[in-house]
Amino acid sequence: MKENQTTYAILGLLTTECRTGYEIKQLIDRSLNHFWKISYGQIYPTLQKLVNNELATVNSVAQTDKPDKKEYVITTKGKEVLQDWLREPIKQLPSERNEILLKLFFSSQQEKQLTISQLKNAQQKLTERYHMYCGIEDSISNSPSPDRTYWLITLDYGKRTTCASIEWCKDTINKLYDEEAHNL
Amino acid sequence: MKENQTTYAILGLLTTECRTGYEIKQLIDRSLNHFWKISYGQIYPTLQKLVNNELATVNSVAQTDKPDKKEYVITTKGKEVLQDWLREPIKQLPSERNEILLKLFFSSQQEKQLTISQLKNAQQKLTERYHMYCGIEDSISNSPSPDRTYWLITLDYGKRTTCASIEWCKDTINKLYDEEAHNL
DNA sequence: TACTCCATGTAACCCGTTACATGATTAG
DNA sequence: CTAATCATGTAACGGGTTACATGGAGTA
Repeated sequence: MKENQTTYAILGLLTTECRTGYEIKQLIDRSLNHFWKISYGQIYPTLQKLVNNELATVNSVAQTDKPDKKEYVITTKGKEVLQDWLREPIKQLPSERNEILLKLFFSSQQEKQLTISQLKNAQQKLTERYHMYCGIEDSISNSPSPDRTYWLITLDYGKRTTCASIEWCKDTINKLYDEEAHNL
Repeated sequence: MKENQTTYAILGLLTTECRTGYEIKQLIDRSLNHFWKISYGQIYPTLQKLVNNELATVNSVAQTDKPDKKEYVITTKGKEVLQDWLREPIKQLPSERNEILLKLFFSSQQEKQLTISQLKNAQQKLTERYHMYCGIEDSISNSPSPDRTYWLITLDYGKRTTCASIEWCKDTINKLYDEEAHNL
């Protein structure tokens, strides 16, 4: 059986309080979203796959006040597989596609003023993101989950790299302004 | 015509000295790789697409000392399309999938010592990456391209965020050590 | 009545990587 | 002779998003 990392993400989420595909999606959107987005189109088939490979079990639960649901529980084998994966050294560092950098790479093709507004826009978006992280941080801090410590560490990462990006925006904007002034 | 960002990347590269698919691939590997990787499987079909949409023209060039090649030249329409795209506000901030954070998110499932070695490994890989950036920086600094200034700015971004990540690794490792010591 | 939340699922499509296929020229 | 560099391409596959389909229960 070959599993991609998203499979492990979903397997890992079964070690939290999450029991259903719906709950998994909610937790992802609340706490994992900043470094691993997953859509329903992956969640439900993957849960099925986990059951097929005996890494989890399902059972349907009838509810009176809400639609019925399927509860998934990680098996002993599932936990072992998860731990094996956790122990494996990381294969690749994040190397994301970065739209801002791509545009900047070709910015000699446009006026400096336009590049500067582009950067200001990016800086603003980054600042919003920073505040969002602070919000998520608060909500996790108030949750009683035993994973809380580690979850906060992932947020710390997001905050720090975002901070660095914002600083870079600021400095780059100033640099371009200086060059502009120098040419006049 | 709907174009994805990779199409614009290749269109943009036609504004540099690059004229052939092969040269484009080389420049990507040397200078763009840290934020936008592109494989031959995309380059050649995309070049064809650019020609079909009249954003570039081709002509075959016979060479005696080397295999024949196809030279692509960006058209006026192509430059306009590129500039329109450059002017458009960025749609999304980078939100990469991060393997380190994913593992860390579930690290309450394993011993702290294992998590610490995972982080040390990550820190080392990040440090290597930092040195690689410095290397690319040197090679770009010595190139006479008019795009040099902007290319260096993209590298500055890489260096800064990598630095922030390394700091985060260090601090996190220390934090986990402290917790470990506290429990003993 | 309409909207939101709960809940599960699939099919079409897009994007991108990998592996394969081909072949000329030059240097060791 | 062999490896490396130059050079172009495609087919298969995998992963992921989006849109669609369905439908109950509660609330404004």
